[in-house]
Amino acid sequence: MPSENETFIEAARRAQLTDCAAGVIAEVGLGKASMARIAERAGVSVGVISYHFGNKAGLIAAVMTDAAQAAVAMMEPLIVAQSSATLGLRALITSNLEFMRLHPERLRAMLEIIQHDNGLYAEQGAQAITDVQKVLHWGQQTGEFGDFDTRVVATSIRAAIDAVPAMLGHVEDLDLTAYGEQLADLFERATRKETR
Amino acid sequence: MPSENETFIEAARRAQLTDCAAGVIAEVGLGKASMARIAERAGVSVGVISYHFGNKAGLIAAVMTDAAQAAVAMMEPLIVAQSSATLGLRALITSNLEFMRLHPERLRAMLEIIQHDNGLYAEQGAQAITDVQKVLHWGQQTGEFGDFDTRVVATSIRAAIDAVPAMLGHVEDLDLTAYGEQLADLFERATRKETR
Amino acid sequence: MPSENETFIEAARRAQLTDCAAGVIAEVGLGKASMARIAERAGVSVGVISYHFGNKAGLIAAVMTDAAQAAVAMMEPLIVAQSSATLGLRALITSNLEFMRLHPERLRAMLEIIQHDNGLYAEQGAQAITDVQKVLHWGQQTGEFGDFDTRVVATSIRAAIDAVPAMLGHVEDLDLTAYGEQLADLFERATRKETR
Amino acid sequence: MPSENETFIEAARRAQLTDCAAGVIAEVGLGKASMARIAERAGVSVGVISYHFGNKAGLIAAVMTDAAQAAVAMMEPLIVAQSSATLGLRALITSNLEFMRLHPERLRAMLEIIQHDNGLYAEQGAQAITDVQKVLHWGQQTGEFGDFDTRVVATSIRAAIDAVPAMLGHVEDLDLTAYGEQLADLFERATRKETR
DNA sequence: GATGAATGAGATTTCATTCAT
DNA sequence: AATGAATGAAATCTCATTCAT
Repeated sequence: MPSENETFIEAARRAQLTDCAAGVIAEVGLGKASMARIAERAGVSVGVISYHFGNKAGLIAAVMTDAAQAAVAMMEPLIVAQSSATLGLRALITSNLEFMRLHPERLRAMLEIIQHDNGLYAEQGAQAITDVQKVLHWGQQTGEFGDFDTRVVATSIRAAIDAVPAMLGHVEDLDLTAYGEQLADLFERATRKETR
Repeated sequence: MPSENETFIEAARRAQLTDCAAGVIAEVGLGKASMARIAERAGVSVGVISYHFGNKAGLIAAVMTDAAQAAVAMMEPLIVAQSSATLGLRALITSNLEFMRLHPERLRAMLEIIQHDNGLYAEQGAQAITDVQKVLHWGQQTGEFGDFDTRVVATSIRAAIDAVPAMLGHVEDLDLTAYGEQLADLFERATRKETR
Repeated sequence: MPSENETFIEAARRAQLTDCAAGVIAEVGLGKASMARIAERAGVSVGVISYHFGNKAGLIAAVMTDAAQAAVAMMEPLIVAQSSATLGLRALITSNLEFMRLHPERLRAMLEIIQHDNGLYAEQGAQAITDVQKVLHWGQQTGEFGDFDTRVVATSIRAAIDAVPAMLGHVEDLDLTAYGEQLADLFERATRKETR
Repeated sequence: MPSENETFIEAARRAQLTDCAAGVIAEVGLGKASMARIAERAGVSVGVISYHFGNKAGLIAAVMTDAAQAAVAMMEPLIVAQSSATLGLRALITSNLEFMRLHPERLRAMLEIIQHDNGLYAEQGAQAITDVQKVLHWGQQTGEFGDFDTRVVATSIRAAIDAVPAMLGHVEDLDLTAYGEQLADLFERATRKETR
């Protein structure tokens, strides 16, 4: 029996568990997401989670890592491929919403985790804001954007994007693509240099 | 002993407890805010809380009600007194930040509660968005504002405002008044009718 | 209702719990002495222990403190009242065995705790040896005792005394008073100055 | 594949595992010595231990047997070779300390096991005391030793010896050979017939 | 012979709630 | 009105043991 097979099984189990964990966290919130509930959804015993991830913190970290990697992998190429900061900012917003459409549970879980454990994952949240700031600086240097405080605007853009998942539970048939275009229009108006 | 005195003591006790609860929730988060911790800060026994509020949910509801009433009482007059929707939106944003400056604990507690119990206080969150939407409709009817989806913009405005308390823990010496002006400028650009 | 009464109830409960804990530890060993088992013997819920002692470590510490205080209170006056180091050493040994006879569970529990958590209560064990060393120094200065390494002899005396509780479970009708005399004789021969 | 080879491999595996188990037990105590920890130190899977020893109790028993056999093999010849009980007792003590110097982990593990499982290995402890008693009877019959209770003295000698390993963790550079001489002197004085 | 994934029991700890005084 | 002792449930973590491969 090849060791790759062993690793494959291991990886599959880990993926299954992080998926289930993300699902439960997205559904009931991090506070109510007990290991028993996650294990029950995965159809395994609670000990399995400790076995694979050490403890609950390890599982949470794995959920974060998975989601963050998937999000970056999808979004970053779309953003850097744009020919202007204006298009870059639009791509940042719409690709975020697109990721949300394809992986709603992962994203909700990620936000839950960031919002809850303010101490541990604060850096991840700060990094996400910094990423937005980079695009804003880009546009200010090319003259596309006006002269605003990038921290305030970047924080607001992230907040506006991150507010969407909370609506998914309440609003039926939310068109995320259309929502993304509206958001992109909104912040295009808010950031472009005012001609006069 | 007159019954008014009773009521007065009763009200004072309730106010003391909701204040302490808000303080603890703002400090350690709703998840770690145990009844014992709240009672300890208030210098009373845990039973007192159950006595006055029935159970923890009752206390949380009281914290929400108090904070929301205080916020509305401060902000609403400032908003409706404005002579234009543009100024009204600015007043909404800056008065929000002003409330945050004067009552940081109450506001943080309120946001914690809304974010945690997704099912229970969703209506309060929806109401807060609707309140913003009213101002936006006002501006669209007067022709001050452009033709955008008010739900998207209102949600973004609330999200941008509500993102601020989380920064208070990390950023030192955050000038909330200046931050409010920046936010108001941002959404003024984003909402005004585009002249061409 | 006077507060002393409250304190009295509290103290009585604490004493009951430390007694039960000492009993369980003496019976099944510290490793198997779960809080559930202790609570069961006390006829209370497990939460009561946490309520009174914070956590298991707090309970263990209380057991140690109680036993150590009782032991010192009984033994120290008997030792210092002696007119010579030879009689002092004998009093130290026999009063130890006497305490063992009157409080076998407390003593066994104390030894279990010292032997197990080598890190935490090592100082208590070291102190007990130092106490013996003091008597040995006393005798060396008066010329009653020979010129031996007091650390070796003190450690051996303590070990010989502390080995007794383990026998209580196996040997029936062990006469602790007679045992104490034998031990005292043994170490009197081992310590006295050799006259030739 | 010859069966002797099987047996040889089998024996080597068992020896490796008992050594690792003794090492872990000596280091962290029997309570914290989990199968996983022992398997990790041996560089094998946990299942191997169950395979070879049935269960944890079987492994512990093997550790005991190995250590006890090694101790007897080293000490017994040295004791019985002596020409007098006085020298025999000295040899018993010093060879014990010598074994401790050469195999500190095995001895610590053995003591840990005896102290913990009061019921199971009590006989081993009793046997060790009986072995000392034999030497004491020898000396009483030859007239070298006085007329004391051999059980009390034998228990004390064993306790004095067994107290040494606990010091190894706390005292730096403990000279076990010198300690052994001091101990031997101590119990020579305590046991010899008093001339008058 | 060996692996390591999985189980299930047991232990501690936290906490909202209840209730006699 | 208030106290605080007590309960019982829920959650996490550890670990010996089992078993399919």
